[in-house]
Amino acid sequence: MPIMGDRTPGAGAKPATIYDVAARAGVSKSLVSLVLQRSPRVSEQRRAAVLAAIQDLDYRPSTAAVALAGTRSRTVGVVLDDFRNQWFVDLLTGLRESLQGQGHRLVVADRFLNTGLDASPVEGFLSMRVEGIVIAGEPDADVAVPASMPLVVAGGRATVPRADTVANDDRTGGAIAADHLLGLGHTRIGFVGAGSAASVERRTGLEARIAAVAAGRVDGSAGSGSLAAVPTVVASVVPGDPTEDTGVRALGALLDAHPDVTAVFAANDVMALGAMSALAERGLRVPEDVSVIGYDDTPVAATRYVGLTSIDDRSVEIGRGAGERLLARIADPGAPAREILVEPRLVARRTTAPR
Amino acid sequence: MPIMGDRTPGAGAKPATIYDVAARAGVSKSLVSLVLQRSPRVSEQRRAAVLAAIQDLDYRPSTAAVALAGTRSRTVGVVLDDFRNQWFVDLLTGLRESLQGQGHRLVVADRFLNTGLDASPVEGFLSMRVEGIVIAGEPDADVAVPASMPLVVAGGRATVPRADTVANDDRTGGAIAADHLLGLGHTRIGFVGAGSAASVERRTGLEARIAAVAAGRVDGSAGSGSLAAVPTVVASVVPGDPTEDTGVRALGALLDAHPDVTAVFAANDVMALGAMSALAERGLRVPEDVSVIGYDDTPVAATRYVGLTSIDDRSVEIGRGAGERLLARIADPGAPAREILVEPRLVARRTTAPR
DNA sequence: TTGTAAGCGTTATCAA
DNA sequence: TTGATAACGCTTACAA
Repeated sequence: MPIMGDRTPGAGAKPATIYDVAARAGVSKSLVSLVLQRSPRVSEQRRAAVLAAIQDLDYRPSTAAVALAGTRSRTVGVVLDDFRNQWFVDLLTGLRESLQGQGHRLVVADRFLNTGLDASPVEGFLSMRVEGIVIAGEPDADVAVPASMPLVVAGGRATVPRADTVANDDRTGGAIAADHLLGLGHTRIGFVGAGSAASVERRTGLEARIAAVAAGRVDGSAGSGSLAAVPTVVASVVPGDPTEDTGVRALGALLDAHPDVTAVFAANDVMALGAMSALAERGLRVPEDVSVIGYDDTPVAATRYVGLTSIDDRSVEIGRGAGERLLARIADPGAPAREILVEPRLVARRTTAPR
Repeated sequence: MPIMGDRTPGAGAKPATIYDVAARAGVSKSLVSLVLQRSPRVSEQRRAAVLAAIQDLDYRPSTAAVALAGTRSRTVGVVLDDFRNQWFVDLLTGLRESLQGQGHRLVVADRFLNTGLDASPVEGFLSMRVEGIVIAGEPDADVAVPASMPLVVAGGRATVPRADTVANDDRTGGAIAADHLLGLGHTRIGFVGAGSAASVERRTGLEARIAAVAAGRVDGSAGSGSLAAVPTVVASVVPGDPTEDTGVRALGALLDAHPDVTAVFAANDVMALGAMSALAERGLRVPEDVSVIGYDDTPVAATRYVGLTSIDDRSVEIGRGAGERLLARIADPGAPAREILVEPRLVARRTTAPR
């Protein structure tokens, strides 16, 4: 039975306290506390005795007592919009890199984790006396974060002036998609999107880039040769959330109006998946007949089975940046809010091919 | 600026304490505590005064102080193997249903959430004085949970005798897959699996069922007609983790040895994805040439683009059951450990078709 | 280097 | 129904 290291003296007994340790080691509790904090001004002899006592008693400091007695909580709260959105995994990785290294504890909660006990995850964090809060994604309209609480919005737009923001540069991402498709020789390009702010930005980036190339201001052929025709974009945007179904509908509308598009840029990966379903249902092959590129570089896109070309929004970087901003904010609460954009990058896979 | 409900008196000031509330309401702090605990023996007048003071001061009880002074923590810890395994989302839903309703707080951590600060998530939970621990998935061999701590393993096999277990009935799942494929008229059935315990169980269930039908002990044709031939299974198991790549390799080996299989049961959805890639690469269509069924009913399977027929392991149920077992355990620490199996169910989609 | 003692913000136990 | 007052387990001056 591997997981059961049963060193607990009396099973069912109360956990040992710092008093127990002090008594067993024959020292005062302050000395134990110093050892716990790795203070250098403790004699080796005493330290060894304390450590031994800790071992023997299977002692573990009570986080509640530490938090209550200490001056700082060294804890930051992370509010996730929804555990189902996998991008938070990478975001957390980045947050850990920047925060845990500095001795900060991360507490994560999604919108429903402890409803009923706390009114909202933010309420819970405030009760825990966190030193800062990271909101991942678009912040809920109704969560109230006190002005004095250091706050950064990661991966969403700042609806709060005083909050720092670290987000993907959606417009640049759109331009990157444009360059990729133009570089492959496509000149009749479609966009399928929904009503989200990110979708709008990404479309804008795509269109601006293609317009620039069309106007001859930029070389659109990725450095070699020239395009067969002046490139054009047609957009199909349907209202609602950017879901797979939305992608199906948007692509249907696109193809009905413009059957001649040879490449499609979807506002995100799930919409791209929807677009690919719709294409398959119409008997069109990807990428032979139509190239498809998504956005976010989600795990599904990376599967061998799907192999979707996508724009990586670099969530790890966003997380790392958000952590760094938060630390800066905690150190200097008066600093002006900053908005940081992280450069996305192309991940080419099987769904895009030369025209 | 919607998220910023700035009622905090002095931005940057220390949070209000129970003393502040008592002073403002003109009562003792004990009375405030009683109001907080919704005690019925408080006069309406005082209660109103206290509530008003709480509002005015934006007071929130310190969880650290509550935990330290109180007798119970009312908190349970959930150890996730990896945030990338999406099945935890449903598991959490079930856990919330059974635990939060009973006033318990959920704290989740994956293996790396606070490494460096705590040695392991379990260590962290012990420091928090949680009342119980849920381990999601196969427990790590090296995490030590004291024998006195109520513990349930959800969705994995119990490596600890004293731990309760709530898991999917993999063997029945295999039988369900068999019935589905037989019912569609398939008689040459392949299995692709890896070295995991679940894979073994699922294969066993499949083979046992098909053997029973072949022996005439059971009607395998889903109630109508009879099979064209005596059904047979061939298995292709490759060592290692059940990943997409493993699925590719296993299917390759399967088809090399038995090109005539018309249906494949994969040990899980990602392996099924790998199998489908491999089939596509060999020019075989799904489901026209070969039917494919997976296991776990992951979000990818449910996408319209993939549309994978799968066995739903019913994670929500597992989570609910795990929560209930844990509560029972907390209430009666001496109760014998139980192992509960949750019945899986078929989710038919586009990747399986009649022979 | 080590010990003493005063908090930290609650709950809990008594009296009143 | 209310109010003192003692825990709760730790950190942190301040002394020694």
